[in-house]
Amino acid sequence: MVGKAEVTANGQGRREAIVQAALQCFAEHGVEATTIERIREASGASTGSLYHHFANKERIAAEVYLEGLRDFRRLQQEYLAKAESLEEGIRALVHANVDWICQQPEWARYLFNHRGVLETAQSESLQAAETSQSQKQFAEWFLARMPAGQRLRWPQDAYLALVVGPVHDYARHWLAGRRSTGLLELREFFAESACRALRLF
Amino acid sequence: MVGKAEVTANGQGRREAIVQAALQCFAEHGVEATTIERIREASGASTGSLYHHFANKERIAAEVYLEGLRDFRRLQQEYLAKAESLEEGIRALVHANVDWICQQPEWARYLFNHRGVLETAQSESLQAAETSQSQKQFAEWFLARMPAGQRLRWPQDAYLALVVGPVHDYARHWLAGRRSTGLLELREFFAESACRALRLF
Amino acid sequence: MVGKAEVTANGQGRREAIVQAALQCFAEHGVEATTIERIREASGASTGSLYHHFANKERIAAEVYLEGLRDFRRLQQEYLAKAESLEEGIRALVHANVDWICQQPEWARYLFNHRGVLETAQSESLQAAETSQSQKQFAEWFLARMPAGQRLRWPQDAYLALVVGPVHDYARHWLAGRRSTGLLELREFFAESACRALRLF
Amino acid sequence: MVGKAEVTANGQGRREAIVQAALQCFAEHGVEATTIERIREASGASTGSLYHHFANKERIAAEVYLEGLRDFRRLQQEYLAKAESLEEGIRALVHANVDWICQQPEWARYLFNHRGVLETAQSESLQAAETSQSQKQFAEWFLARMPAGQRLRWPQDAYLALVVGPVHDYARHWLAGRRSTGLLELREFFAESACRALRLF
DNA sequence: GATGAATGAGCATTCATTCAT
DNA sequence: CATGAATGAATGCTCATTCAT
Repeated sequence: MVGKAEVTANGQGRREAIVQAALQCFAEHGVEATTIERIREASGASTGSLYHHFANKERIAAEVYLEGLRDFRRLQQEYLAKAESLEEGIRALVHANVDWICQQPEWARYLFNHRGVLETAQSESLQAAETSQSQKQFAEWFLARMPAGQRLRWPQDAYLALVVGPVHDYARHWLAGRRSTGLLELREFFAESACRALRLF
Repeated sequence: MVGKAEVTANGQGRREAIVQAALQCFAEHGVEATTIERIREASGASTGSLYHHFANKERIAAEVYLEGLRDFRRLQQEYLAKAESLEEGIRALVHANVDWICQQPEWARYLFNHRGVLETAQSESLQAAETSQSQKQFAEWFLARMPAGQRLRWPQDAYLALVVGPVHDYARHWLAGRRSTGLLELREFFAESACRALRLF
Repeated sequence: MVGKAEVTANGQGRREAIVQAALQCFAEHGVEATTIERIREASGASTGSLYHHFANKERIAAEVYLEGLRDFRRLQQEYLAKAESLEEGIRALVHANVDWICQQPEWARYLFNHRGVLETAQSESLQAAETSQSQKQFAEWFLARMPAGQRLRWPQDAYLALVVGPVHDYARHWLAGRRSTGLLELREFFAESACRALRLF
Repeated sequence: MVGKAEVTANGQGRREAIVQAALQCFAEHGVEATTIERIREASGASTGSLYHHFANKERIAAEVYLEGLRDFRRLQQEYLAKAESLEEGIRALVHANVDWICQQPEWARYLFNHRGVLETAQSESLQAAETSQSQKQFAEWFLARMPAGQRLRWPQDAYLALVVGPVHDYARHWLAGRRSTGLLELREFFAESACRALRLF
């Protein structure tokens, strides 16, 4: 005589618990160094249950990666929604990156260092749809705000690198413990530098 | 009846052959996916010989990493030596990165994705001495040219991220096949953007 | 609001569907290589349903085996019924084997290569009753037609080997793709050779 | 300071010990039911050593199979060498089969029930060369003794089935414990029956 | 310095079977 | 009767490393 809520929790909870446990393990030790046994232990699931829900380790890694991507995108979308001018958009982009990385440092480390899991797993369908969404999200916003008739001289991706490149570069080092100044303290520095690089003033 | 020269040549040749073979393997498949067996096969050495020259796999990976770092540093040093103004220095830095990455794409991919091998191996002594040399190299050059008495508002590393961040960010994507425009075509774009970001004009 | 007829039909249909699906799988890939999952998929039943109808995999394999045996026996019985002389009986036996094997090649391959399933499963009761029926069927027919008072010098099974041995031996190779001449073309050859071996003329 | 003999014994002995141990295991429990662990234990080798000498379990099974085939062929060859007339050849063939099966019953059971291991393993080269040698061996002998100018009406393989089919058929049942009369007692019965089937007198 | 057979802990994955609903 | 999530022991295989010669 168990209530429906608990049933649901057991059912969906299993899968979610696995993703969360794997997330912790991957972020901390990397994908290759994380054994199924550790995920099993951390998630409370049995080996069989793990493989009942996911085809193999790679697919777990991919799922975790995509979940992280979605999480970041949510924040970026939220920030972009508030921006109106081009400059505000650039700032929003930098802020979204800085803030998310500082909020989810382990997550961020995983995303930075394990992009390969998407190519390895055959999650190509999801991949195509999901992966580049972060960029597209911004690209659309950006283009919609471009002075009419003006064409970009260089590929969009090049401008994108100008905006997020410094943040990501610094963040990688910082997350690895190779920078003493916190990323958050450089929030405005990177935002303004990005605007300058894009010649927005 | 072998002359000493040849013995030495064999000895050093063996070691070098191992490094080169490992380089190829690591660059192509990654460190974890590369087995000692593959290095053995590619280098022509025997298992025993491998372990005679290197303590373990990690040390091989570290050695290869450092070798790459030195190679890059040579080019950067060369470029910096020709620069005189601050702006020329920034440009030299961007150019050195772009050019080396384009000349040694597999090498570059290895350095980008396997920094961990330095921390893992106990090559801390070498590490401290070698790793940050690239940055220090530039930092010294940079500071020597700063207007006297002027202090940096932000950490040097933050400025460094402004200069190389966009290049590295774009290069990572490009090396992974996710960018169609070649890095080389964006050489001047990144150089000028870097100057702008640093407010050099 | 389902009528009893339909319920029964579903029930028996389910069981039959499982047997048929298992038959296909076993014939194609062998018993050990066939997973319950594959049978489940091929039969449309759920795992639980499978185990509701059969105690375990072995029992499914045994059931399928016996079903094949019965099928063959039907044909043999039919052929024997038409034979009157001893020679016609021998010919009927050879013809029944050749024809059934050619009609049900996968079935035949399964029966040839998986006799073990009968011993493994605890279907000993069925086994004793069913297994040797083919031989007994013929033995009875045979003895009933022997000249009165004459005793066989050798065990019945030895004579049986003379009759079906060549057919089975050739059939095994042919079913495995190691013989180019079809078994059917050798129908009369084997029938006459059997008579000759038995010294029937 | 170990003598060379022991060194050799250790070296070649390992591989041979593995084959012998596997032979026992496979003959007794079948290939699929035999675990690597059991072979390891029985051979005294370590897991790694097993895989150092053989690519995988299948290759061990194939090697064991071929070894058995060679053993049988040796006996058959020996018997054939003594035969002069056609009839003596047929008898030699039957005798060789009966005798070898009785001498090596477990071996024989393995060969009867695991031909598949040759197709599964990629020992195609060996396979082509080795497998059909037994038949070819006899075929050559046989054809060399045929009355000049006489052609066979049926494929050679069909005649072969006449000779060895009954023996093999009976042997399979006997080896499985389903026949009480020993195969050896039927030695002459099968030999004479074969001659009769071939119309040799 | 070189060789390569030997080691064995460790890992991802499979699969028959159970059982709560 | 049906369902399918859960179980977990068992297995084949990998691979960095050692060491006797």
